[in-house]
Amino acid sequence: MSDIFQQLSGVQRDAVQTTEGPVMVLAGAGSGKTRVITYRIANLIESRNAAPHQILALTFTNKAANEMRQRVEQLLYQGSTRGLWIGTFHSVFARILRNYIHLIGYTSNFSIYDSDDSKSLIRQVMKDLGISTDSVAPNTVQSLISRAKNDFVLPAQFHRDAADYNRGKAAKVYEVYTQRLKENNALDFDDLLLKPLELFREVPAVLEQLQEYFRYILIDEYQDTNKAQYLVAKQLCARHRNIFVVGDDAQSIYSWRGADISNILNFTDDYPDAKVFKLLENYRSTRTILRAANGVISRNSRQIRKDLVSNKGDGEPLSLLESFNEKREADKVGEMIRSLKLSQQREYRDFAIFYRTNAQSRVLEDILRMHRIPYRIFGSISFYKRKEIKDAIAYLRFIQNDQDTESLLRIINFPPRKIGDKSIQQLTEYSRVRGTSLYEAIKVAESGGFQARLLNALGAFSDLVEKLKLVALEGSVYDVLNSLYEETGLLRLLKEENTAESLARHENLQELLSMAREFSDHHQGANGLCEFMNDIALASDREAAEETDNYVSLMTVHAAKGLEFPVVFITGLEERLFPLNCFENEELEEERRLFYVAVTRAREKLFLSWSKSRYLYGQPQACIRSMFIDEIDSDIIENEGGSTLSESRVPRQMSNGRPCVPQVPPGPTKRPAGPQDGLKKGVRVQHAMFGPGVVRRVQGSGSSRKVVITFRNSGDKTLMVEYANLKIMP
DNA sequence: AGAAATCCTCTCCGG
DNA sequence: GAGGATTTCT
Repeated sequence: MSDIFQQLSGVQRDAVQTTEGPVMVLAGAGSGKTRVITYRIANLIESRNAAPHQILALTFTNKAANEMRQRVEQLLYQGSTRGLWIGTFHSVFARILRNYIHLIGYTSNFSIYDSDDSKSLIRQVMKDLGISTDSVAPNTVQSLISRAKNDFVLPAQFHRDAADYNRGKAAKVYEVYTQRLKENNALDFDDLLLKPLELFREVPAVLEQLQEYFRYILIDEYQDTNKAQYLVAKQLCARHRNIFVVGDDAQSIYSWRGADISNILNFTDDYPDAKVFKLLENYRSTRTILRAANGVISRNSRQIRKDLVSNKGDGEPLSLLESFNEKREADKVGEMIRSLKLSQQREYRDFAIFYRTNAQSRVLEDILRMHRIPYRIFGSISFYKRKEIKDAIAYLRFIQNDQDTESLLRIINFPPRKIGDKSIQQLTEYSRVRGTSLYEAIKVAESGGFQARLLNALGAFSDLVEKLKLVALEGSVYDVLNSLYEETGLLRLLKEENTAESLARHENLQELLSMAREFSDHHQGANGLCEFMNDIALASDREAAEETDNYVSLMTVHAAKGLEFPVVFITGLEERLFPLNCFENEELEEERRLFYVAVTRAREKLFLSWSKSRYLYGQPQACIRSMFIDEIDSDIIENEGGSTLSESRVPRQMSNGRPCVPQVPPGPTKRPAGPQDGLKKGVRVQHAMFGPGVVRRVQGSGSSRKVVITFRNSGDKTLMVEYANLKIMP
């Protein structure tokens, strides 16, 4: 181990060796953050300061957790991390809750709802409360509730604070939604962070036990923690006070899910005796790439100023790719990968292609396939979000937890078994009257005076469920899933349908089965199904068995955090895409941090790519190139002709009739608020010809955005926002 | 009851 | 250009 320390810089070594007391490491991009965490864990284990199970390491992605565990094993020996608590906040606390949740009125076989499940439950609740989805969008309600949970605001408090119409409605929904979750014995993602706090408050003995148990706590990406995570960590470390956090304020990109930068900024207020280390030396990127990164991030006003220093050479300039449309863009990227592979003897694994939104991956995928370039998409439309997989999982969930009415509703008539909406309504009513779960009601439906035909169908269904429950009791996850397919005919039906789509679904179900088999081979134990469901609910991406590990990586910029690649393409660098529509300066600053993250992933070569037109919502849209491109010194960017931008400066592309600013003044760039930004239903406007009116609806976006307006004097008109030159009246 | 067709909205990032 | 809700057809 002492030899291993030789591989660390002085500051890194100090951070690793300061094992006792609170420590914060401010780690710039590429400064060896992961290295510090893994060495620290290895050191704690090796020096016998702590047994692996006394160490709790929290990350934000499963990928990061797996990687860290592997690296510690490499540093020490195979099996050295046995017992080590390492994982995402969500997965670690799901595990802990399985042990203790009975103390706060749930049972340990609780279901975990993903955001789609929770959205449909919210819809349901809104319906029951008679809140029209026209007056408040379920999405809005969902995000308000989620945000409240992340901020550790419970329904009663939320209700008191509800200041506007939306919040007032959301408060009601929040209350009933919470109740329904409990009736279903289910937790949503946010509950995985919230319930531990409730548990600690209501049963302090559990907290004390865990405080004693976890002697060392490490948290990665601390700048992305929200209030609930902050509180959990703070409480858990209160006994031993060995809390070690690593983060970088410049890479904070999750404020939309409640991440609070002040957690990292105020760390030393909570722990005045904390040791703080700063890692500013970058071991990853060329000096040119860092110059670009520093130049961009320095335009943000809210930040801890720090310039990263490279210990590498200048390297190549950045390259700008300009394309006619997104297909051509993908083509250029493909061609470039081809040519660099030949001219520089690169491997496919050296390349990564980033994009702002998942929707952009499709074109890239198609084109790479045409070019016969092997690729892998990370965290795309998850395997687990596919309909057939969700159906199978709903069955598994329900077998495990028959209070889970959401799952029950999903499977009760799938595959079709003659239990239609009407019947379900009646049964629901029946269960309400009896004060039982829906499934209880189904089991005693004989005494409910239902039609014989329905009773038959219900009997067959509950027989099926009970049979599968028995299998679950005795057998492995694999056995359960196997008999599930067998008994329901899920696989058979898809095969018989024999369309390309149904066969693909068939294959997905087979894939799930082989995952279950693999899981069953490794986990022999009574709680197999629970653990399998845990893994599945919290996995963002499936770890597919790879035939080869030599492929181009495709992912969103968010997914790229923490990773690095020799050659990086950032695509879709257009206004309103990257940066995405943002109306406030704070949002723009977050987009800029996101861009900073993207830039700093590159080790040797960075391509910036934008397209003059792109399909959005099914229609081609003219695009303006991203302001971020202009925030980089033009003399380190080369265009396709080989000259730098500063040499070949020509008036910028005009599109949308909006002239582009050729050179951006230094200092924070402000986004001009478009004249059409405040347009929405109910807003009063003034038109040069038609006079005053009220917006009825807004449709489309970008340059095809239209509004329907009722004018006082001329009635309803549909106008193109772009040309209408509307004035918004107060 | 259930499949098929149609209309509609909403459109980011993820555990 | 997908998913949900709603309507229409068998």
